[in-house]
Amino acid sequence: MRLSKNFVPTLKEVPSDAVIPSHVLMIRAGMIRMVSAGIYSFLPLGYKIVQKIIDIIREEMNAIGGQEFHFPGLNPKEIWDQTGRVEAFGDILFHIKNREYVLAPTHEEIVAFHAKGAVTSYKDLPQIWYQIQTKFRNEPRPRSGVIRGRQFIMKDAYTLDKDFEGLDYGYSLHDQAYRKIFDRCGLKYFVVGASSGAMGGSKSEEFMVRSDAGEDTIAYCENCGYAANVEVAQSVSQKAPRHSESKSYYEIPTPNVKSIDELCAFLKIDEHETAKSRIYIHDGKPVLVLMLGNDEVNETKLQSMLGGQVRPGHPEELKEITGADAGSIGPIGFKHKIIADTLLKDANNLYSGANKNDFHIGGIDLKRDAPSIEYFDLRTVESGEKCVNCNSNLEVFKAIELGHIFKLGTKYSEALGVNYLDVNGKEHPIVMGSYGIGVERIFACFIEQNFDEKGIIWKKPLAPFDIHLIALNMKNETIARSADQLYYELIAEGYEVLYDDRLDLSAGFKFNDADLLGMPVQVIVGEKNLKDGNVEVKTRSNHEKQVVELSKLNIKLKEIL
RNA sequence: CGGGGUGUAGCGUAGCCCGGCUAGCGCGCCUGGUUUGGGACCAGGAGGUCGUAGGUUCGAAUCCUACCACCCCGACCA
Repeated sequence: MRLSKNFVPTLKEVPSDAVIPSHVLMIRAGMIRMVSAGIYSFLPLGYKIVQKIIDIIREEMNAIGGQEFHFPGLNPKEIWDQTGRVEAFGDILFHIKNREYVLAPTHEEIVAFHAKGAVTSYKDLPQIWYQIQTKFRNEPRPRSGVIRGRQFIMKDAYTLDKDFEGLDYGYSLHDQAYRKIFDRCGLKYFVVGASSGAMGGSKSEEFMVRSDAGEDTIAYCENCGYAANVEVAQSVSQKAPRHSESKSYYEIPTPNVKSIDELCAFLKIDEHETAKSRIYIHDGKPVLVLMLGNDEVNETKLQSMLGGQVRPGHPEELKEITGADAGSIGPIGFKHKIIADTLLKDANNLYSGANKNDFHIGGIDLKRDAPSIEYFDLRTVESGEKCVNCNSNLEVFKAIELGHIFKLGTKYSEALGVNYLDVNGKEHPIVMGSYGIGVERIFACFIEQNFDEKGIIWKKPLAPFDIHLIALNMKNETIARSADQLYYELIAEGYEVLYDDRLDLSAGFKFNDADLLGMPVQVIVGEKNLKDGNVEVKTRSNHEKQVVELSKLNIKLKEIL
């Protein structure tokens, strides 16, 4: 592809709206342009990368027996009503104004629609159906460029099986395929066991890439590979001690002491001797949640433990319920339900709020003073705590979700009546799994992991071109002729070549563009080397430059690529 | 939806507080010439409803009101 004739609008300056490196570089390299918030066009160079990613995904999906479909983006609303997902998606689902259609954010309904009445015998099963298409979600806040958009390309696959054993197998096929896909794309990723949530017993795994731009927070053990979303992650942490002698409790004046840190400083005690109180409202009733020291309440854990709706109490409510403001609340004299984190189990000689502003209570024995208290794992894991599997240090960081594989079960087949007949002529709902990959996220994550101050550093699998051929002075006829010839020869050798044949640009300009676009190898044709029959070969990843005889160029390229 | 911020030429921005603008600068673009191994130089040139609407004023990019768009933080995230 000749740069002189193709649309690759590179930018020297950093676009003001872009924040994360991949977003900045995708715009600067002329790969994407924003049309509206969360809505992007892929320019030719960027679309070439999208195609490469899709090709890899398609190959691996076909390799496990996947059959590619093309589903409509426009869906009748009715079918979404039947599964109750118009309500479940809420504002995330785009609605068409002048007809009863919605824009599909995913395609379980359509898959079930096609399976219904058509996949009717156990002999028809299993099936793996997939598509690689645009999805629509009315994200309240699109961000990070192409990573969270209102319109995005997703590969989603669905397995149809006669039973859960079949589902297990289909799931494991996808697990393997996903690892191959992300490996081939050259990504550093890890796999997180996600919560089974409301699906109960079903398994779900997320493929994640570590990134500050991520929207999930992950606890990860480098030693044994334990990885979990902090919403469900567990750790080994020091318990509050139970002393042999239990003091009786007593009130302490603590003027202006609000936080645990202030309390510890004021009383010269350790935070392991304190219990922090948080008030939550659960189904309209107050619940006191006691945490050890400065531990944070994990609201996801709390919610799944209590069930129903949970929210933190408002400041006015706290006063009304406890008689004190936040910072002086505690278990002694609290009249409603109390639950506590397991680290506090049976602890004594504790300090906590007195439910009276500017007072705390010491000498609390939870076993004695709050006997009806129940204990649960309610804390949020923090960096440096110990892994529950191997006792190594856990690290907590942000990550981007690239893919998710999920055992759906019979939720959709039951809702839509998608049944098959078994050997005995008995009817059963088809068992489904669903498996997604964000195509743009692979694109963006690769860049997040492979760039330097000059630009992107592609590796061969996703690189839009293998070679960036640079002719330094196209007005010099010898150079122009040699570079043209080289261009055709390299293509004939089977390389994908981006050819900078622009007439007026200075050498530095071309070099910088080449570094920005980031093809794995640059071949530079300039007067200096060409007069001796040489060209320069630069490897983008390590900036290594070598002068190579034209006759030996092909051998050199094979070495690098 | 809450908090903060920004909107001026294709991109990046100055001017806004304290009204006087015929709106400045850099990059890019066009023409001619010189240049060609790390974002060249000279000369000439095109390009703006100053986000939109309304208001205040002799006069508005500048002050006021509403709306819209975009960014960041938070909430939300199947």
